[in-house]
Amino acid sequence: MSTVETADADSGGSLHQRILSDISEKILSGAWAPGHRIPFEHELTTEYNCSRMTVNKALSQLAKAGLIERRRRSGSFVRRPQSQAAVLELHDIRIEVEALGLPYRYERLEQLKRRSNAEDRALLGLSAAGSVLWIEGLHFAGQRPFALEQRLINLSAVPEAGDEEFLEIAAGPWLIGRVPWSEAEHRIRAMAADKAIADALDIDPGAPCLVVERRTWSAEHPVTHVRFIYPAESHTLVARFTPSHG
Amino acid sequence: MSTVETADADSGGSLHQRILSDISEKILSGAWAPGHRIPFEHELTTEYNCSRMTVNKALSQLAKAGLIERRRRSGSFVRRPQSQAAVLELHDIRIEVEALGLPYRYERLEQLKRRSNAEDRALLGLSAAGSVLWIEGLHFAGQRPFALEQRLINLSAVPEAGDEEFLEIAAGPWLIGRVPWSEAEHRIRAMAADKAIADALDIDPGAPCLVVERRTWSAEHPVTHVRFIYPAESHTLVARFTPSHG
DNA sequence: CGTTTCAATATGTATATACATAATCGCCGT
DNA sequence: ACGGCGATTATGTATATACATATTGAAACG
Repeated sequence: MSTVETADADSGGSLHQRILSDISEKILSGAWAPGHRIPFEHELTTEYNCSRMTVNKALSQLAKAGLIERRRRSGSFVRRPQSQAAVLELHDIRIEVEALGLPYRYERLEQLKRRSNAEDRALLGLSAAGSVLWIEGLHFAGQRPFALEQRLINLSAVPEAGDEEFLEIAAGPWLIGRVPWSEAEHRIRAMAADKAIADALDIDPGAPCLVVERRTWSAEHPVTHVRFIYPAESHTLVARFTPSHG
Repeated sequence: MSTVETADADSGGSLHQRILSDISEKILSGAWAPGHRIPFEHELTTEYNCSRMTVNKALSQLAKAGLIERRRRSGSFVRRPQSQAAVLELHDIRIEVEALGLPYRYERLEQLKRRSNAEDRALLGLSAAGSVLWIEGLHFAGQRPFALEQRLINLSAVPEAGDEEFLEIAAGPWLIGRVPWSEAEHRIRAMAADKAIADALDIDPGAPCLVVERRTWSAEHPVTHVRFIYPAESHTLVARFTPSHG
């Protein structure tokens, strides 16, 4: 009955991708509740008019992603969802520094408007080329470098930024209030300082650093990618959570 | 001529699983640095004496896990570390490891019941003395240490934990489900590995590590303090969120 | 000299097929 | 009724094969 030509979400072009997305749509929308047995491979085979390997690839991925559970001889079943989201609060660096009782200062090191290259697009999550603004600057706590900031701004999303000179105020505070962000993603990792970073932060090359990268979107449009590099001694991130409902 | 019969790690029985785990071992150990081109599919085909589909399955999974990047006509390359480590949620290391497609294992190193000293009380946020349980253990991804765990449990809050032997399951999963946590706090920082940590994680002393500390409360009572130490190469925390949590 | 075209190449996807493995159902004998 | 055992079934893994697609490098061309 339910043939497939009408499928709306073509999320990757490939057939197994579409099978996967069709099924996860059913699960995430609640149409197929936890415990529901999804069609057997051979049924999907005839429904999508494809080979079992193709169906198997989709179902295997769903199983690995934890959306379904597969049992030999019995079939595949929708699993109970079990993720626990949490909120991470990251402070503005000025506030962090001032909370330490130290005078805050920002100093721009470099600023450059250019056409986005492949790496820029990867960082921002852009598919097409366009103008970007690259800024590097240093946050000081007293006399001491507190964090190095490397920022990329998508000028297609925020053209006004192209006319600004971020000499003594960082682009972060400027962006907030001008561009309402709808989503953000943080990546946090440790890294050994290379020579350039060590020089900027006045630490030894090879010393451990905390790296926080943040990507921000405003209504699906990538706005900015920023990387903060902290000397390990100077920084600890604090994130507070309260549990969410299961 | 490097045939495979000598391979040590038989991680899942299936061939593509072993290929996957062999390669990720090379990457996580640093033997194949970021940017390194891994063998072509047809080369692995002859090395493992199997079909291209089998190799392809392993490499596709590695690509989906984010360990490698595949480029048509050019080959497959080790990506900069960003072990697609789920969302910064309840920090279950088993899930992180399995998301990489690697077999997970936990091994207890040390366990000790004692009366809390001043440092214990500071870590847990206790005002009065009492019994605590100290546990140190290692989380493995395949053959490789993935994270070192140092945990302190407040036995006044969770007396049953005193009768447990956390030999092959970490205390984290055990605590969840037994003790409903009401609040948690994370501290994230970078650190250079000292000798003991370097030994445990099989990395060089002084190498940068990511340290995630988590304190958990249940109805105002401190429950546990845990410290996870990751080699920098193997880990990136990812936290994603939206501003107004409807 | 720059541009266009084309063939080579590695990956991406899909096929039909085969056999292994685990779990279940139902038959059977005691 | 009961327990065991084989047949059935769905998934798990692997194969050889085929063609699509993206990208590179080099040859051909204006």
